[in-house]
Amino acid sequence: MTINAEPTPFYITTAISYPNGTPHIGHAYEFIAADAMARFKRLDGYDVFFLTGTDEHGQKMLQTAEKEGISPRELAQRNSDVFQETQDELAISYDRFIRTTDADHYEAAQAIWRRMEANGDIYLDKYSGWYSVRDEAFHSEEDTEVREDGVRYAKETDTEVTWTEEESYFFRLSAYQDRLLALYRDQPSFGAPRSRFNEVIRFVERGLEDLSISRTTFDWGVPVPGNPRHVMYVWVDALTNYLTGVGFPETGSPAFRRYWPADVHVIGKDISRFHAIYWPAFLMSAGLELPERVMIHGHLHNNGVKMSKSLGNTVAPTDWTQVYGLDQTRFFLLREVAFGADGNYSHEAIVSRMNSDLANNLGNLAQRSLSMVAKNCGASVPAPGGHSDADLALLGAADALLESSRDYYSRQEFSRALEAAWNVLGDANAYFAEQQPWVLRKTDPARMETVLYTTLEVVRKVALLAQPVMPGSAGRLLDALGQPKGAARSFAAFGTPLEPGTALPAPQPVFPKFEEQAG
RNA sequence: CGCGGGGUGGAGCAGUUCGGUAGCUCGCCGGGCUCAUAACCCGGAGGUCACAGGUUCAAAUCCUGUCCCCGCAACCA
Repeated sequence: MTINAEPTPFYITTAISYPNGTPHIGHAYEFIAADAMARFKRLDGYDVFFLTGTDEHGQKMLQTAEKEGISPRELAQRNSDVFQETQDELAISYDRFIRTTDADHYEAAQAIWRRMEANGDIYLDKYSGWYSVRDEAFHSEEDTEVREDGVRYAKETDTEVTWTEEESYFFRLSAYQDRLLALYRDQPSFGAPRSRFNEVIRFVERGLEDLSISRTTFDWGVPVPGNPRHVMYVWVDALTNYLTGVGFPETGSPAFRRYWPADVHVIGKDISRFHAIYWPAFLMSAGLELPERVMIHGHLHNNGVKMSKSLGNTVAPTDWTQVYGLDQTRFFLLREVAFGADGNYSHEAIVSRMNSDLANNLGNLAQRSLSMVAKNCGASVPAPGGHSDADLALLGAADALLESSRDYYSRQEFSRALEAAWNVLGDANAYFAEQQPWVLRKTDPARMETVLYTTLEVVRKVALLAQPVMPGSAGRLLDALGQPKGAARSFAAFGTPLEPGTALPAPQPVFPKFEEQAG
C-alpha cells in the first residue's frame, strides 16, 4: 500500500423523499441500502460523500398544505424534519441532508436551467391536451372517452376533462435519444439491475418526446430564470439536488471537482425513467459529466400485498426497529431481498432471520467460543499453535470474504455479500462441532487454544464485514474481541490477525432472540 | 401480435449470461453433542424446474408456440 495515498472519492446518493406524508419501510429500505454502501466504502478507505434529503416542491405538496390549512413551506419543514429524524433513528450516516428549499439549491437549479437554455435545448411553447381539473392532470386522448351524457371523461379516474392549453417551457429530450442509446450501449453498468435497465432502454428506443419542464398554474417551486410566471417542473429541480449537494454551480469548487460525477444514485423502480433518461439528458445538455451508475431497487410487499396508504398496510420504520431492533431490521432488509428485485416481508420472515442468522449462527458462535476463552484462556485471546488443514480451510474461506464482498458491494448485491459471509459462519459452526474444543480442553489444551483462536478470527472477520449493515451489533462483537475503535476496525485491518494475550471483556450475548408473546 | 419481468420440493428464493447428474433458508422426520442464546453438528423424506413441441450425446438453462401472474404505457415521488 502506498503511503500518503490520496483516498479515492466515492459519491453516493439516495433519491430525495417527497415529504407530503411520513416515511414508511420502503423509504427506510433505500436509506439503509445506500447507508450500508457508504459505510462499506468508508471502511474500505474511500473518501465518501453521502447525500440524502427531501424534495419539497410541486403541486402535491401545495395541495396537501392547503388541505391542512398551512403553507407549503410549513408543511415541508414539518415533514422534512420527520424524514431527517427517521434517518437519524435508522443510523443513516449521511454527510448532508439536502432540502430543495435550501438557498443554494435554488441557485443550482437555476444554473442548470440556464446551461440547458444556453445550449439551445429549452423553448417556450404551449402544452395542450385533455385536462382534468379534479386530477389537476392531463390525460392522453386515448385515455379519455365521451360518455352517454355527451361529456368527455378520463377513463382511469372518471373525472371530466376539458381541452386546455397552457404555456410551458419544453426541454428538447427528443434530441437526446441517440446519445442516450449510445450511453446505454457504451456503459452497460449505467443502469442496474439489467432487467429494469432493459425496460428503460426499450422505452427510449420507442422514441422520446420533448418534456414540459415548467408550470404556470401554481407557484410552489423554483422560479424559471427570466420568467418568474413559471416555476420549474419538480423533476428538473429535484434531480439537480445531486449537483447542489457537492457545490454546484461552483464547478471549480473543491467539493465539486472531487465528488462529481456521482458514483451511484440509489433509487426505486418507480423513478427509474427520471434518473436513467431525463437526468443524463439534462446533464449532457448542461455540459456536465454523467453519474457512473443508477441502481434501481424494487419495492417491498407486505405479506405479498403491495403497500399502499389506501389499504392501510404501510409500516413505519419505527414499528420494526422498536419490536425487532435496528440492526435486525437493517440486516433483514438487506439479507432477505435481492437488491433490485421486489421483495416480501412478514413477521415470520423477520423473526426467522433474526433468530436463525443472527442469534443462532452468528451470536451463538461468538458466545460459545468467547465463553470458552473466558473460562479456559484467562479471559484473553489464546495463542494459536500450528494450524491443521481444517483450520487453514476455514481461515481461507473467511479471508476470501473481503474480496467477494467488495465485488458484491460494487454491484450493490448486498444479499449475496451477506449470504457468502453466513456460509462461512456455517462452516465455522461445523468446524467447532467437529473439533470439539470442550473435549480438547482435557486432552490437548494447546490444540483447544488453536481451535478457539481460529474461531475468534472468523468471528472477527465477519464482524468487520458486517459493520456496514449492523454498525451497533458488529461494533459490540468487536468490543468482545478486544478490538479498539478506529483503525483496527477498518478493512485495512482485515488481514491483521488477533493479537494473542489481548484481554477480553466478559462475553455478553449480542443478538437477542425474538420470543413471541404468549397469547 | 405495445414494452419489460416472472412461473423451480410445504413456504420463500438461487441457479438460466458461457447447456453437463436440481441447490439454499425455513419447516418436517431420525440421530449426535453438551462449549454455547433449548443453541450447534450429521443424516433423511419431499421437485417430471407452468405446459407442449424442437435442437443436442446432454436443457431449469438454447429455439418455437401456448397458458397464467406482475409492473409500465410519459408530465406521476
